[in-house]
This record gives sequence, C-alpha cells and structure tokens, in this order.
Amino acid sequence: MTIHIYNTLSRKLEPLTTIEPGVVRMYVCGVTPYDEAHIGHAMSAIVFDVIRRYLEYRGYQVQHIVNFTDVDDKVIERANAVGADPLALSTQLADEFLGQLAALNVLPASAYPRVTQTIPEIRAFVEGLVERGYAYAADGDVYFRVGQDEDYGKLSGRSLDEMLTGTRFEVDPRKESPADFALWKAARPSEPAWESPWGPGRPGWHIECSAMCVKHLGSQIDIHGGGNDLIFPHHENEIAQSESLTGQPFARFWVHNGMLQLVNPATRQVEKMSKSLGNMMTIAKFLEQYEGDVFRLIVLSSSYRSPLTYNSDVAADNQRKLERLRSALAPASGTLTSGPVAEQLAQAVTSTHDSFTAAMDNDFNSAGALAALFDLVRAINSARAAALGGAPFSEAQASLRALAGVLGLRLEPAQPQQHHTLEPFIELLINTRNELRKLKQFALADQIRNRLAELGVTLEDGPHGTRWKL
RNA sequence: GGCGACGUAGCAAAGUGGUAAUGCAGCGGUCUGCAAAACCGCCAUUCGCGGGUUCGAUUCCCGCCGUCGCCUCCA
Repeated sequence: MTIHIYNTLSRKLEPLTTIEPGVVRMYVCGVTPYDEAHIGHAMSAIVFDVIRRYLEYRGYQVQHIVNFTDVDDKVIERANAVGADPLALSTQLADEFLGQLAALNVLPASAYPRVTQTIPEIRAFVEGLVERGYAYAADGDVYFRVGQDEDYGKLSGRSLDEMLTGTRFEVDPRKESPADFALWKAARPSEPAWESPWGPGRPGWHIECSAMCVKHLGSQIDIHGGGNDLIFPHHENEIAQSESLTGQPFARFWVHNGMLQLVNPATRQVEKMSKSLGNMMTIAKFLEQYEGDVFRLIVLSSSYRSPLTYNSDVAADNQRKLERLRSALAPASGTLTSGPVAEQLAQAVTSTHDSFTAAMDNDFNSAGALAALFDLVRAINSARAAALGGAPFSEAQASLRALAGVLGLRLEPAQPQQHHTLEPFIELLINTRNELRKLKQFALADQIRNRLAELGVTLEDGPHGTRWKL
C-alpha cells in the first residue's frame, strides 16, 4: 500500500515518491502576521499537521518548514496605523500565533523561518535571476521577466496571453510586461530596508518562499503546501523563480487546502473567511468557547481540499462527537479477559487499523479515518458492557488513543486539573444525594441533580457509583 | 469573461461501475427509582436536474441549474 496524494500540478492522484527514500521535505506557506490569526489559518496549519503526523506514522522522516512573512506592505501599513514598529508588531503576532498552534496541538515545524532572517539568501536569489536574464532592475525595484519563463502558468492553468488580455492589471510603466512581478521593492521613506545592489529596499512577497525553501530544504522538495487561494499568483510565481534559477523541477507535489467559509453577516452570503471581508472568527475567540480538539474534529470531518463552512451548529456537533470518542476511554467495569468478547474486540482493533490506514493513504481521507475510529469506539463500549477488562480491554483503548493521536486528537477530558477547589463540594453533594436515594427520597435527590445541572455539573449514576463532569 | 472545485438522508460528511460509511439530531427497546451515559434496533429503493455510454451509474461522458474559490493582498 502506498500513499496517494492529489497533486494540484497534475490535477491527479499520484503515488507518493520522495527525492530521498524515507524522507519527506515539506514546505508550507505560513501567515503574514499583521493582525490576529483566524480559524482559517488554524485550518491550514491543522491540515498540514495531520499530513505530517500521518507521514511520520507511516515511517517517513518529515522536514517541515513553515514561514512567516514578517515584513510586507500589510505589516507596514498596519504598524503605521497603530503607531508600532513593523517588525515588533509582526514578531509579537507571530509569537501569539505559535502559542495558539500549540493550544491546537499542532506539532512545531522543523523551523519557522522569517523574511527578515533570510535577507542575504533572498538577495543572492534575485541576483542569480538577474544574471540569468530572468529579472531586471528598474528604479531600485527588481522585476521577474515572466515572458522569459516558458511554462509560466502551469500550476494555475492559465496562459500568459489570457492574463495579458485581462483588464485587471495595473499598468506600471517601469515593468516590461504588466504580468511581471516584483522580486525586490525599493525602500520608501521610513520603511524597513536592507542594502542591495539595486539600492536600499525589501523583498517582494513571492521570492521569500523560494529562498527559504532552498535555504532549509534544498532546491528540490517533495511537498509544497498552502491554502488554495495561494495557487495564483503566489505559488505560480514561486515555481517561476525557483525553476528559472535552478533549471530543476521545484516541488514534486503541490498540496492545497480548501478555504474556511463563514456566513457574512453583512451580505448573508457564505464567503471565505477573511479579514478584508469582515467575516472572521479568531482562534483566540474560538478557544475561549471550545477545546482545540473540537476545531480539529471539524477540520478532520471533511476533505481537506473542500471548502468548509463554519457556524456554531458545526462546533456544537463536533463537541458531541468528541464526547463520543472519549466515551470509549472510560474505565472497564468487568474483569473478563478472554473468550469471544475479547476476540471480537481484538478483531475490531485490527480492522480499524486497516480501514484507518486505507483511508489516510487515499489522499489523507481523514473523514474516513475518523469513521474507522468511531467503529472502534462502539466495539470498545460493547466490550465494556459485556464485562471485558484487563489487558485485552486496555490494549484496545491504547490503540484508539494511538490512532487518534495520529490525527492530532488529544482526547483528554476538558481541563482535568482545574477543579481542585470545586471537587470536595461536588463530592459532598453527590454523597448526600446518594444517601437520599438509599432512603428513597427521590424528589430531593432529583432536585440536587437538577440544580447541579443548571450550574453545569452533569451527574451519571453507574453500577460503581456516581460520576460527574462539568 | 477565463481557470478550478463542489452539489449524497433533518444537519455535517465519506465512498464505489453492480443497488449507499461515519457523526450529530430523531424514533423504539435494554439498563436505571427516574434520568444520563452505554448497548441493541430503526432512520437516503436513493446520491442537484436532463440526456448519453454500459448487461448495470450515485460513481464515466455531454448539457443545464446552483454554490464556492482564484484571476488584486489573502491559509
């Protein structure tokens, strides 16, 4: 069985082959930290986190690079608006984002390079393109000569002719062709700038990713990822720059996640979540209401390539889904360790592994993998009901935890240690209620349960006592 | 206008050329003093619409309708 991945470049499912056996070099476009991160950014991070975790589960060593565009027009604009230093602003927002990714259980990438740490490499990259005739300087700017690149447009499926007939290009007289794009931008007053052969300036947007790729992973990589809104022009231009400089294919696989969408309150239309459209849910706001696992489940529940519409119903559904997954981790209630029940459960573990792997091998079909997990949940709960315990039971639970972990799900109870002060009081009420139940004072006992429920504490009476949760 | 993705039960969402996973919600049952949780069972003769290919299509092809993304900064 081999892993198959949908490649935007070929628009087909292709078997994964890597440049170096057993190693996957993966570069994912990160964010431009100029404002608070929203759950669309989180979706993309989680998608590639799951891909990375699964590749590692299948035995690959993954070199995972995610960049920060810490200096660009938007950062500068925003910094000026709030009276901050651009680099201080982007550094602070990037650090915040990294903290949120940790809360969402996204594994740290191998490195998080930033533009400002890659200036010499970017400069050298641009110089190389100029030397080879793929770029030209004009008034302190440097532009990529798109017409020089014969297969420009191959990723996004457009031809240069089509693009030139479009009316939406602003005409810049310094450009040889309207489709040429900036590799280096001359500094304007009071902007961050670095010295260069063309005068002080800063990198254009697309060049940084090409330069960081080469710096951290080499001139050829296995997977290049990002949101599908980056296909054009960003990734198209990355290919143009990189392949023009090296003469070699840049990335084997181009992997793109779909957009997170949200109903725009102004237009009542479902639209891509975006700062500029004004319809967004920040990661911070989401995490105030729900655990990280809930958002991860939302992302895992559908194909990473499809658009995903977020609303509060979706969040609530997935909250319950999470509770169902956790139900399988409740302790055993019996002590049976052999017999048909044990065999059935062992069988279920095996078939779950098989379906999980088959689903994930098929372009990371996380929804299918999740379905396999739910089958195992039912099998474990059935076995518990049939009094299975001991090693056969705990081993099945360990399998569930392990596979959920491949998807990055923690499955830990919410805030397990935060109720130390509450605990004795709740226990006291539970004990009192159980005394009342023994005395058949059910009206009072039910009143305690109902009052606790109103306060957010749920009681469950089982054969071995009463359990509670917030 | 060009390029691309998608349209499956009340909702979310997998999937396959041979008669539809999974989760939520709902319904019936077991358990319980009653609940809750868990378990058992039910819940799309049907996969946007119309043609075509095929012994057979939800799955392949064509057209139409609808939704979304990109074509300008964007995960």
